[in-house]
Amino acid sequence: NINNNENTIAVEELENDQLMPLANIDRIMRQILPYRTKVSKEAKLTIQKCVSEFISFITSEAKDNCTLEQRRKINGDDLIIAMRNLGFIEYANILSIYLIRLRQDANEPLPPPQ
Amino acid sequence: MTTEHDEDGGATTEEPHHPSLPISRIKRIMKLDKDINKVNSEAAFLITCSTELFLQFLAERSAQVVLERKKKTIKLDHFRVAVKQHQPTNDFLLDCLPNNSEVVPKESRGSGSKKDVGASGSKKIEAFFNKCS
Amino acid sequence: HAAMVLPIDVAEEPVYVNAKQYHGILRRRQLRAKAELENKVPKSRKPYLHESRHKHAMRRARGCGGRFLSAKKFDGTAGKSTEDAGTSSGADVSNSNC
DNA sequence: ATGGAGGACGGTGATTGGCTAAGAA
DNA sequence: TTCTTAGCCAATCACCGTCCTCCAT
Repeated sequence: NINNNENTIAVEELENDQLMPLANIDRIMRQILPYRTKVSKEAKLTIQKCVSEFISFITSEAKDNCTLEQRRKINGDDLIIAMRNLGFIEYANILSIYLIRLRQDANEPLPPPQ
Repeated sequence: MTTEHDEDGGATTEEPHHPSLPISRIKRIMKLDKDINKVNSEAAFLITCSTELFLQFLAERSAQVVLERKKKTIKLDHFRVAVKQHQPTNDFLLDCLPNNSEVVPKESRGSGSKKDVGASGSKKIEAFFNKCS
Repeated sequence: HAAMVLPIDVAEEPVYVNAKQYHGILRRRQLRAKAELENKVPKSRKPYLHESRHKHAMRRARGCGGRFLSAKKFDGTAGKSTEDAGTSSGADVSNSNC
């Protein structure tokens, strides 16, 4: 084999950074799942990888629209457009709401007390 | 049809809440792609939100499947079935969800299953690629 | 709305995918293939992520059901010999005392 | 000018395994 | 029925968020 141990260890350390924490995934899913519905370990690990693939897939598509408009910085609109283009219309609609609210709040930094 | 994905009947998702997933790690995953240069804070936030929505969706559909099967534990196969039922999700996860177990000791051969219908708009790919992870 | 066929997917049969995602899927495959060449793809999962956390978990106090126990509740280093009967976390697994 | 990358820092929740009920088989 | 396994618990510490400076846009 060409690879030595050092490279292998480096890869294993990287693996942590390429995945979302299992506990977070678990919590989010359990808020949706019916009471006393369990999730197998194998399913959890697979879902964890699918989440990373989702992020990479969407981001890659968002970059397209970004390049199309001659920009180097990915913004919220790029993501929403990417969602639409990939067939995730529901996500796009919800994100649009979020983005609007986000920009509203940006103009109104201090609502708070007194 | 393809995109059904309900949110529940009422109004939930409206106000940007504090994400349950770490934004910094999502940003790091985004930047694994060397073509990605800069990412807006808006974009980071929105991707985090959509990832949560994605997870909720997977949970919801997996719950349906496991209910139909009259089981209480979501196994990998249930998850696979759940994904299969939503085309956009199923397509981009093709390489992450190999049809079944990787090694089949059985020498089953060619005459097999054809069940996936050509949907009303699909593209064909031919090559030989590695799967996820 | 056109049907697109991916290159032979994981087995042998061509697979049809949403035309909208066609290019994205191929690009991701390229990216993953490149990552594999650069040996950036993790192949096996460690039993645990961090040695320090593993050690921490191993040295922690456990109840008789194997659950982690509140550290000070079960402090064995005290001079008082008789342990308080009312460690009143009512939920023990099935047996009240171990 | 704006606002994101990079770095340093402090606070904190994700990580973690033994036992056994729950449930897959 | 038998056998596999996912949830349960909470303390440490790796990492996340927040601040800052610097520089590309």
